[in-house]
Order: sequence, then C-alpha cells, then structure tokens
Amino acid sequence: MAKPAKRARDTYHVGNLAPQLLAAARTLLEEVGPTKLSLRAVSERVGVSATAAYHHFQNRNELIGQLAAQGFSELARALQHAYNDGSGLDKLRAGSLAYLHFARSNPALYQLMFGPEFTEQTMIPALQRERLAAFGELKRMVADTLGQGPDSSDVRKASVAAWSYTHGLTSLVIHGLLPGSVESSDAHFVDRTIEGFAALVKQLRRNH
Amino acid sequence: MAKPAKRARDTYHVGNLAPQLLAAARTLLEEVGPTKLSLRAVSERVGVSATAAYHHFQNRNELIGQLAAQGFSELARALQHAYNDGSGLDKLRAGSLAYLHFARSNPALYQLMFGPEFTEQTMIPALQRERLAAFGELKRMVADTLGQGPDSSDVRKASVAAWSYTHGLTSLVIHGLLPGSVESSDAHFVDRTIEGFAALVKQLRRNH
DNA sequence: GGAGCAATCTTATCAATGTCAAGATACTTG
DNA sequence: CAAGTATCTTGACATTGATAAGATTGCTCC
Repeated sequence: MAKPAKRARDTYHVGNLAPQLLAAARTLLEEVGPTKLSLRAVSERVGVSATAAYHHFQNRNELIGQLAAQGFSELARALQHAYNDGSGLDKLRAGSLAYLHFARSNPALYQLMFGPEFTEQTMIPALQRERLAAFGELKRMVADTLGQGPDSSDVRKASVAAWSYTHGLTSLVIHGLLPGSVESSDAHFVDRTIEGFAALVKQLRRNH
Repeated sequence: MAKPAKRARDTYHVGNLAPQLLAAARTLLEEVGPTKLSLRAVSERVGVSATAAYHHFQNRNELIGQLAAQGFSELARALQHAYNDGSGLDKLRAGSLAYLHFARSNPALYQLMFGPEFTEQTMIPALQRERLAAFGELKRMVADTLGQGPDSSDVRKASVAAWSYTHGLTSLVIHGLLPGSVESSDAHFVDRTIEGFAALVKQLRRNH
C-alpha cells in the first residue's frame, strides 16, 4: 500500500499523485474560486494528463469533497489551539476569532466547505466525518465553558447557537455583505456584535 | 416600452421573454440545484432556442444574479410581514422564523443568494441593491425593537448580530449540518438556540 | 400601407470541461 | 524473469457557456 516506491523517470507518471493533486487543487481553489476550479487545470499544474485523477478520485466531486474535509479538519485544529492558548477567561471569543481568521485566510475553501456541491446524495464519507468532528470539537469547548458534560441539553443548545452565530458572521464577512465594518480589527468587530446580540436578547427578555 | 404587443405566431419567438426565463429558471433552480442550473435547460423549458437568453441577459451570471436579487426582495418582504403581523412582544422572533421558513421553502435559491458566484467583479447592480434593501429592512426592525434611530451605533451592532445569527442558523439547517434537531417545530428550535446563546453570553460575562 | 430599421430570435459553431474506454507503461509478486 | 496489477496516457464524446452571422418580427415614419 503506502510504500515509498522509487520515483519514476521523467516522461511518464509521477507516483504518489493524490496528495499532489489535492495540494495543487488547494492553491488553485484560492486563485480561481470554488466554481471555476477545473480538474484539467489541476492536472495540468501537477504535470499530469487530464484523466489521471480518475484513478485516485471517483470524480470531481470527490476531489473537492476531500478538500472540504481537509478544511474542516484544519478548522477544528485551529479552534482547538485558539481555545487552549486562550487567556483563561474569553477562550470562546478566541475560538470565534480563530474561526473568522481561518475563513479570511482561506475564503474559497470556506465557501467550498459550506457550498452547494454537497447534498445528501453527493456527500462523501470523509467530509461527513470531518464535519462531525469539527462540531464535536466546538461542543467540547462549549461544554468546558459551561462546566457541563458534552451531551447535556444546555451544551447542545449553546453549541448550535455558537456555531450559528460564528458561521453566520463569518459567512457574511467572507461574502462581503457587511460593508465598511470589517477590515480593521476582527477582535473589536466580534466583540461589538456579541454585545449587540446580548443587548437584543436582554431587550427581548424585558419585553416578555 | 412595455407595450403588450400581439403574440407572435407559434414557430418563432414569444415576446416578453425575460420574465418567462426568470420564472422557468426559478423552478428549475429548485429542481436541480444551484450548480446544475444550465441556460440551455431553462431555454428549452420556455420553448426557445439556447441562445435567446443572451438578448436579455449578458450571460448566465446575470440571469442567476437577478434570481438572487429576486430572492432578497422576497426575503425582505417576508421579514416585513412577519414583523408587522407579529404579536407585539416577540416580533423579532417572528422575523427569524420567517427567515428560516423562506430558506426552507426555497433552499436552492437561498444557497444561490449567498453562493460563491457573486464576487466584487461578478456582482450585478440589482443584486447589490436588493441585498442592501433587505439589510435595511432588518435594521429598521431592530431599530424599532430597541427604540432607537436606524443609524445609531447600537442598532448597527445589533443588526449585524441578528443577521449573523439568523443567517448562520439558517445556513446550517439548509446544508443539513444540524442533524436530528430540526424537523419538528422551527419555533421551538429557534427559541432553544436563542436561549443557548443567552446562556453563553451570561457565562462569558460572569467569567469576565 | 409600405420601406427601412431596430429589436428579437434562430442556426451554426467553438472552446472548455467532466467523464469514459482502450491502450501503454511501471511496479510488484510469484 | 514472467505475469499481473496499479498507474498513467491518448482519444473520444456529451454538455455547457458563449460568439457570430443570418432570419423574422414589430415599429416608425413617410
């Protein structure tokens, strides 16, 4: 299986293609955007024929699906690091910031991760797995913050809420739908909108 | 301009094509999804040649862009109605529910509205306009709830927060990323996650 | 009402892309 | 070293977005 195998000559195939294809696709993705990413361009960049990829991926969807899965994996790790390195109090805020930062650094990948390409029919296992793992990581963070077990009802509610909020904010930022309020300091931005949400909730409570 | 004009024969063109193309595209969009929507299929459904659309839209992107713009327009109106008809107290919650309901009823359209097709380069004016209008509607609702002017700093913060949260939740639901917690009652679902967020904010405050 | 004109629609046609089939080449295993 | 399998290539096809040039319609102006 995963034997090294001497490198081939120079004219023919290369060996160990799948990772190279994924890497090339990853950089191309950010260059041309999620919709314009073509298998042929990826293959050409690696220096391989147009159909070589079909011996490592079922079709285009599986390739970009693995890219998306990679994205969720990296996102989960970024969250974890931010949360662990966070300065005691506002670990969750550090997580939100890391989330936003990841999306800013890989906008096309982020769009792909939540893109319309993957429905129930076109879902690939790796992507499904990494998605759940990333959400699991988030739940662990929230559980730790609330001081409850990871399967408590409160934790589940709060996790969905936190993910919704962070993903929504990130998505709007990435798509450029928040004009003029973004560029400078992400930290301030996140804080201000969290304050805004708190004020709203308080107002709703008061009205109730 | 908008003269009725007698219907043409039967063999040739139809007249008044643009709205028919948009309508056909709208239904086809929900049938095949945002990525699989082809101009040719739309044209064929209307009963017109494959290239007829190019006399009414610059290219595919402008057509689906107008679809997306239509989506934002309808979304804004749905929000407005929900807010106006809301029973005094939880108008905002009614707005959130209307938002989620709109996306549930038009999942492909919703994905298109926030899809990767429209960047700064490929943006079309109508879409930009309707987006801003929809956000303006949301700001008006939030301003009314907070009892402040629509340009106050608090309102802006809270509007971004409300939009982020609702869009995030909706996006996760539409993409099927919230397993098992969705189907039954949207109202309960929205309430529970708002509670979850409130609890989180409270906890963060306490830690601070 | 008819000539001319602009808008609208159609028929080729092309390039790019995803995908399949069949053959060529390298690697592995007996 | 022979045979088989994995890997890669060439060739080809259908679909799609898009352009160019020609046909048809309706409108305008005399």
